[in-house]
Amino acid sequence: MSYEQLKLKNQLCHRLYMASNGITRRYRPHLEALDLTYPQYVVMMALWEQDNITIAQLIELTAIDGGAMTLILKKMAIKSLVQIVSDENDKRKKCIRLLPQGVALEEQAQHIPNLIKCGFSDVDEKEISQLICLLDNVLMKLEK
Amino acid sequence: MSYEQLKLKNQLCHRLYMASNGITRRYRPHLEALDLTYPQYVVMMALWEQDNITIAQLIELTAIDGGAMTLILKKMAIKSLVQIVSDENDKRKKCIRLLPQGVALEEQAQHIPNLIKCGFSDVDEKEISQLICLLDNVLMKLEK
DNA sequence: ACAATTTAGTTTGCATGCAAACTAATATAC
DNA sequence: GTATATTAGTTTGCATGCAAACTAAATTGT
Repeated sequence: MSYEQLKLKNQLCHRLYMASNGITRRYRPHLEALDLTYPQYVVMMALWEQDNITIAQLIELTAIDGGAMTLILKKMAIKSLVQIVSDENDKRKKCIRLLPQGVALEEQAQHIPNLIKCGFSDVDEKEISQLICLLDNVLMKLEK
Repeated sequence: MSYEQLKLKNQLCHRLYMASNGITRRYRPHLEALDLTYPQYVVMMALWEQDNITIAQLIELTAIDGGAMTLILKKMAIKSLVQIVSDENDKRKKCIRLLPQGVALEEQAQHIPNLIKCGFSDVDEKEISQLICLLDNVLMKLEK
């Protein structure tokens, strides 16, 4: 029968799947140089922007799964990038704080976004903005 | 320091990550009803479009990792959705053929795309086309 | 105050995504 | 023709993504 709506070329989801994996693949060599996995890099970006926040806040900001987050933070703590501190007022909560090495890493990471863009030299900056805008639109609906 | 280019809100990759995971999440309940995982669904879509193709072709069409593909196909074979047939001419190759149950599943799957769209009722159809177009543009650069 | 509920994280089990090493079979080079 | 290189899949080890069950601690309701 071959329904038109089931063809791969008509699936937004499949494009997102390929684009997401594809871009992450692009980051990998650069992140490897910093000894970071992609999710770890996302956590670091969140912390560079706002340090000393709870795990719940980190999950909210990064959209990384809670179960995965526990392991990710453990590994980052082992590498002395962050420190996991129990909250004295609310003992359920744990705050994540950048350690000196984690702070210092931002200096090295600052060039990564530009390195990625270089691989897209012929993709218009305007198209990227447009793409981001449309994705934000989709993301809003998804949150519901 | 907090470099502007490292802020999460400026990362296309993070939006793609969230959008891809978010949409897949939306599919999950519908796919569960068909006893399919998301990658299995993608493989089925590829096969409904073109049956009896090699694993390499399937990997090309779906962009699913080869290592994962082996396992995915094994599970699909156990469920009697497909049959894995060695090529007589080139014994390295294996062809994947839909079995009756796999063929029949298309009938039930045909409604899924529409069910997903219903969750996005207020996202303009035109915006989706635009998004797809921009993503294809990015995907082309990524292939290089 | 005390039970029931909610919240914050962790753990578990399963299914990928990915790189790298490996096997088997075919194609090339000389 | 035989050694070398390439191709098609598989296997392995590690790092998530995800749902569900679980623990501990704080909050609510009465």
